[in-house]
Amino acid sequence: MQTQTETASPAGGARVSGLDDGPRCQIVRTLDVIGEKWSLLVVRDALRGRSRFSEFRDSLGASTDILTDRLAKLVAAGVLEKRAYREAGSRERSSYHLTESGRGLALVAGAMIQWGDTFNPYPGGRSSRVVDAATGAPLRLAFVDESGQAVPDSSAAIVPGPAARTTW
Amino acid sequence: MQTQTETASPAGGARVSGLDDGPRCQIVRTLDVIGEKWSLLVVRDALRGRSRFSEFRDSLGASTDILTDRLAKLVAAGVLEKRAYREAGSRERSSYHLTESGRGLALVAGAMIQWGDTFNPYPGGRSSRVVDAATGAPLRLAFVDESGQAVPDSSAAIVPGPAARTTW
DNA sequence: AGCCTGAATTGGAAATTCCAACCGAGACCC
DNA sequence: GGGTCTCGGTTGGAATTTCCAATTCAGGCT
Repeated sequence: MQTQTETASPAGGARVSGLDDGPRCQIVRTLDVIGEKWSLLVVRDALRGRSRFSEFRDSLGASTDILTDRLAKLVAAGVLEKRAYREAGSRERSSYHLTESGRGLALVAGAMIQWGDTFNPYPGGRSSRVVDAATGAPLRLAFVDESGQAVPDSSAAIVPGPAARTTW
Repeated sequence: MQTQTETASPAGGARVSGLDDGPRCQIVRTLDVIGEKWSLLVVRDALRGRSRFSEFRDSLGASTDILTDRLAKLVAAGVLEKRAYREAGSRERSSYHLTESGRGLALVAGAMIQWGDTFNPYPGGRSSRVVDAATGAPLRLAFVDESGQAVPDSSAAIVPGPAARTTW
């Protein structure tokens, strides 16, 4: 979903004004990037290593017109990076790879996976797990204090920050 | 967003069959609950303590028809709980409160807040922060190992689980 | 040239969202 | 009782978004 105060970059993608740069609420800002239908699922696939148009299309079952649109928007938002590749005997094509920003969305994906596991599980078991890439040990997502120690979910509170206003 | 394999509960909300209970992917399952426009923002408001129809309407600026729809769906999904309340000299009205499952979505909200802060910040500062409710100390979201110790984001990997298939 | 493949585009149907006007139950007043 | 106000909620129709299938287009191949 895009906000009414849409952040339409002026053609080049570079921003001009430094003030009033879209909505204040971080959740709304994040949803402006990944809130449209299919966007986060493209990221999910990318986190699993997929990178080609055909891979996304076959995996997601989304129609090609919206896939084209979502890929372009994710590239414009800096979540994906477009690269050229060439398969032997084929013309040059584009592949899409997560940027640092895109890899950061693993936190969002992980949160959804964990919530689903906990509160809305599929009876047949989990389709994804989060593990330590090096050791294979299971990981979970938690709020941690400054020392990196997990605190109970119940002690975390979302409170207004400096830029808060009564109406978000 | 709702999946094509929509999980339309048969009137009562209770499920009958135990097999093939919607999509396997936890992210898709979670998006089926909070992926529609406005849904997560209702939850965000609820996490901030709002509970009444008028509070959501005024805060979100969403039209009342979709707000009615989203509140009903969140109640049906078990994220919100509908209660009756009566203000002095007014008729009985309904308020909407987070359930345990709804409070669990703080993880998803927190992940989006943190990603926004890190990769897509509002130049004027943050509108929300996550803190320890008791001490007020800032918290962040991280993947932790079984001992509750945070690991670097880069060591977390999303891998196929028991119910994985090639096409999700 | 002609054919094949795969990404991208187009056109029209379907679904979703938006907006504004309207409804109706209860509270209040006379 | 009748009138009016308030506020969740509903309704009707326009606008936007998504869906689906067919088509186009660029490049490599024979």
